Amino acid sequence: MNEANKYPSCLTTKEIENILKASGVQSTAQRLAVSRYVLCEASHCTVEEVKDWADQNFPKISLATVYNTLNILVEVGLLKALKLSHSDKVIYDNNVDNHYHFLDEQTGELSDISSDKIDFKTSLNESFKINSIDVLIKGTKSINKV
Amino acid sequence: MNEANKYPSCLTTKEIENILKASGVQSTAQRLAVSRYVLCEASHCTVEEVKDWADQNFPKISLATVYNTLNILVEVGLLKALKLSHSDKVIYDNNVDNHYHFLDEQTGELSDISSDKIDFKTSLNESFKINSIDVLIKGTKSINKV
DNA sequence: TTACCTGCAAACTCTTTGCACCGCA
DNA sequence: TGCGGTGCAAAGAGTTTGCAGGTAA
Repeated sequence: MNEANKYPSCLTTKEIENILKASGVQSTAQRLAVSRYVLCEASHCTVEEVKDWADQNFPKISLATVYNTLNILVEVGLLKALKLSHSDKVIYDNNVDNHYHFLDEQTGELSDISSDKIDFKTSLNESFKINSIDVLIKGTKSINKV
Repeated sequence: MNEANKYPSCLTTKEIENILKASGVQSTAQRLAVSRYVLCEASHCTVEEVKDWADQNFPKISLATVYNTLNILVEVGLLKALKLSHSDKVIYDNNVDNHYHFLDEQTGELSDISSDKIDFKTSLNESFKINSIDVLIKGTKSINKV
């Protein structure tokens, strides 16, 4: 996590390239760099963070290309775009499985909560057909436990 | 509990004035008009809707005053400001009790879900201190039942 | 009278778009 | 060569702010 400015070790450039190709996304140097960062290194990042990282780790990229790339990754299902109530910025989540979120209101840190950590029983009547459920738990996380 | 914040639509100007006064908000003609609309008539409205309503029902009000008034009502706890993932606009909710929301993705209609309709068990460890929980259920509501 | 509210327009933030240029298939 | 990706700047949406003038206590 402190290595944030380095290329992540989880996936090679070649692997990222294959992932993009499998999703029908044409590879370019900019897209590879952005994808590698958001898919491996950053779990919940904003456009601004991607741009800042890219400015330090990539020869040249425009903000429009960052937006464009992230939007494409969302479209093909490699990322989820979150709009949470505490911020006006979109947060990109590389966990595309069904899960919930916890926001530490003191630090601003956002963490994933596995969907099996919440037991959810609704007694809505049958006229409600549920497609998805967004849950954001706000609070604080004490220091003694990660 | 649902009755606590459900101002009857017959609420008089005088009553609104008293509510504002009780919250330490100075009454003006604009504030009374906006407050009456959002506290009585509209359950989930946007700034735009308030402005449109006011333009038709009030001699003159600026957009800035609408924003200002709604922000004040949120500050004093008479309204809740919601930012939901399907829209960039803030939605003002006159139900300030703890409750959840259901979004009909076909109609865009937002409805309240009483907190007792959802049984919520989290098995987060003790390092998580929960202050509040936002829940947005997305789906569709069938027509045969309101 | 004094403090505060209002209206207007400009500013601000985040995101998208239009367009010329460039690179890769 | 041609399609489409990139960069830049401008535009756009939603919201806030600065300020001059007006209004209520």
